[in-house]
Amino acid sequence: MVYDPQSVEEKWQRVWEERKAFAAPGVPPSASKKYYILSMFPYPSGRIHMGHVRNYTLGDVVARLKRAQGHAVLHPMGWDAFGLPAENAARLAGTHPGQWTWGNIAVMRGELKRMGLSIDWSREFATCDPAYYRHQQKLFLDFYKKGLAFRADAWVNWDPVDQTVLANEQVIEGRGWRSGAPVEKRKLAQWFLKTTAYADELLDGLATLARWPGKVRLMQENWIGKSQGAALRFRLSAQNAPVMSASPHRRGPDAIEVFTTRPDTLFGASFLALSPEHPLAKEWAENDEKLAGFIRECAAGGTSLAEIETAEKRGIGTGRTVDHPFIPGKTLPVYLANFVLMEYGAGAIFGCPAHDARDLEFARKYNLPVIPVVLPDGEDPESFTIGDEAHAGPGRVFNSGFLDGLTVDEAKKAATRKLEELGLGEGTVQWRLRDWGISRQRYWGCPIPVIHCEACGIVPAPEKDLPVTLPEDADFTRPGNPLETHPTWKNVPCPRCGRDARRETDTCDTFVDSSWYFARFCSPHNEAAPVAREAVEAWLPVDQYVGGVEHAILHLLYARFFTRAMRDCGHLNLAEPFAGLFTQGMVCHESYKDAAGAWLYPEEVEKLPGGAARHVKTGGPVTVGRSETMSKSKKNVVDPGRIIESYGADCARLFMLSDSPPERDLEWTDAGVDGAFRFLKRVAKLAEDAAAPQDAAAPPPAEAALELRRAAHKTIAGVTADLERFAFNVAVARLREFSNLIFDFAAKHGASSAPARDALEILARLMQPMLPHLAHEIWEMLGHDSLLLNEPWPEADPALLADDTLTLAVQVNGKLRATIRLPRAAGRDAAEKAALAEESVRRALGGNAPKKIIVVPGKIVNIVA
RNA sequence: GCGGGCGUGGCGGAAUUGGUAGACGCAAGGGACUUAAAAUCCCUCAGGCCGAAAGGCCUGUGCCGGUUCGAUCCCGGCCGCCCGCACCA
Repeated sequence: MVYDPQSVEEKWQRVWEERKAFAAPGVPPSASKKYYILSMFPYPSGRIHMGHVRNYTLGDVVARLKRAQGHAVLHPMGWDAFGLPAENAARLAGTHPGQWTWGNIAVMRGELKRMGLSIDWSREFATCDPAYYRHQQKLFLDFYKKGLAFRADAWVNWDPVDQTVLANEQVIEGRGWRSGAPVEKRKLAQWFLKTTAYADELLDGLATLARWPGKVRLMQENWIGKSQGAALRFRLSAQNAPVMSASPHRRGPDAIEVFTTRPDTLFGASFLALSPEHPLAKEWAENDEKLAGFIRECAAGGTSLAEIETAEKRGIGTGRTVDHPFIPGKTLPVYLANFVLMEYGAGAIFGCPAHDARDLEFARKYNLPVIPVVLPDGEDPESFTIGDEAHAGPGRVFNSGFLDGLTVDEAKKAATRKLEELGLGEGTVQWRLRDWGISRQRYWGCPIPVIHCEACGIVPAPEKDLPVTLPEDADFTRPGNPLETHPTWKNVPCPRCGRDARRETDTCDTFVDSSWYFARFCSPHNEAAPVAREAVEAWLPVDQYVGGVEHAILHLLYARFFTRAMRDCGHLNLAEPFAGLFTQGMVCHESYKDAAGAWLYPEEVEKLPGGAARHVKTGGPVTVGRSETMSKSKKNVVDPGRIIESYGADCARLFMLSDSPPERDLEWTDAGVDGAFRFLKRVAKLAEDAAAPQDAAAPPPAEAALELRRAAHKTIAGVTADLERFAFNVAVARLREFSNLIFDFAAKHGASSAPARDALEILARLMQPMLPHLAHEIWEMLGHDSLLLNEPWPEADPALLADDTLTLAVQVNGKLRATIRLPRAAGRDAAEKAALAEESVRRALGGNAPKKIIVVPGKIVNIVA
């Protein structure tokens, strides 16, 4: 028989489907034995790519393992179906985004099914379906009632050609990624979700996520960015009064607020700096052409990475001074400075050049005093000076009046206390985290269900009117938001007063859609509410979530926020949606360019011996580039569909799991695929031989049979542990090692002998999560009627895990000199004796008596000479 | 700049976390079968040295040092690569 993956795989996929083998119960029978495994659902972009194959293979291995281990498993799949590409496609092809999206879903569903995933397809949904987004609108209204959704003016990236707001990621070097037009900053009324309401909880919750990668927790921690410090007010000095404002009718504030994390360094302050966007800066500039000019220059400065990195610290004196809060009579000059951000803290800082690198750079440039006030350990207060580097580290405070002698931490507290006594400030916390702007001026998204009425203001859409659906007859040929330009859609009567009003034409950011889909999967067809309480409480949290690291912050933070917001609106009762998280690496491939520098697909390239390559048709030279993440733009992609067609799903899955640890990048190579296929063929051939009628040969020797049995049970223990710790590459290696033993045994004693068949049966069970089709086929060939995936996971027999005879290493002074075989029961004395009896050991000792002998039972004997 | 991670054969990577470094695979080389090729099977495969062979010796987990009977693993200092954040006060 030739191994024919197509027929084998189709056969078993049909059987699984007919028997509804993967349907999860509405509520798991036992809370302790439930397992919710989720891979991040795909955006239906057209066809599946290798990243999907890897992601879903990893998830499926876990799902199948947990099922075999007796859990009620929930393993669903759906579609993150809203998004700009659908709209762009509609614009280009003259179709409707929905048509494009649903078409893609149909294709990709077929491709995923062809992978043989153990998914409960009865729970499938797409976020663009009104049956889904009506519940999202309900959640939005609940959030709005709670004050967790609100509308406010905000600065946004505005693409003047596409007439839409762009996310930060869609602005490349200051230009819209699609139109190429320079992006404008615009202040627009936008909808926000109040993520900052949970800043503390989102931060503290990270500590409970023991089964998340430390890296992701750290990234979120940094993103939330909690800073403990003080808000303090610097009074404008009295002598400023005459110049404060030329207009007698307007008086500015009499103090400038500043946020600092270092109140301990206040005695080292030598200037104040305001952001050029600070309201005071604007006010002062009204009568000061120099200030106005500086502000204009700063505003014109680019915001691209390179520009910020190389931007010189620049500032301009305002002519004003403020009083030092602790030093009577001392004043500090006030500057505008280009490095002070309006978006963070109070938009103003006090500069302490001795202990902050940026302040030092600024002070050196404008000849401001550098006063050290923190003395590093071991430095002499008389001679300590600041050179090119500020001292941001720890030490004792000096030159600082009442703070002298305190440590940095003590001084922070003492200084804050003093500010509070003086009424000049208080301890506060600053967050880097901002509220989440969810408004998008796009058609293909979930409509935000509110109505604007001139008389009543913002009026939520009545719940009985949900869903607020998208109009089918939108015009995509015009620029701008099709909802805005639609002739009638937005015109509705005000639900409150009945007068003419208009619908909100913004739709939700697609990250909103994916912020609660995992909860919807628990009761995907529930009509009364977004989630059925009984189902979410039984299934959530997700026990294992699998996806790419690129979502480490945005999606995973939003989902954590959403879960808390849903909790506080009474939809569920937990804070953390994902108990375990696994972030997989990317799939990479070499990239190729022809002589003209154009990218080439791998199938257009023929590799020549010695590393060179040429064009498969023209024969022209091809430059082989380094291996990098597969991407359409570089054409270094391999279509999973074609691989599955020629090698089968098991082969694609095996390749995905072999060699590279799943958290690391994986390089796709043709040779690797061939290697995986070779293994499958060998195992299939072995199964065929094993299933052949028993010949009359002599039964295998009992000793060899026992050895094979021991190997089988060691493999059970090893593979189980490997799978549970996501070391899938090691599990594969172990299965190959074990199968090599079976091949050897079969060659010597017959493949259809009882020990060989027993071993093969264990191999099939252990293979099942990774190579489900072939495993089922083998199981059937060995004469079983049952479905392998319903069989319990094998248990290792402890009695078979330990050998009777062990091999110990013998070292002399830590160097390996011999190995000895001893009965497991042998004691220290026996081990020492046997070690010293070794010829090579005697030689290494060179006649000297050993000084000391260390015996680690079962492992090693080290003789110190 | 700040934070985090990682350096093991020609390559991907193992090593039950202080106890025989290089499992398993890829590539490569040699051989068998074949008219030939493919497929398949067998052997070699960290480097160096000695030996006809059996075998033996030395070096080796980025570099330097330390702790230890023993270090890929722990500690200190360098070097290199990758990722995240980035004028966050």
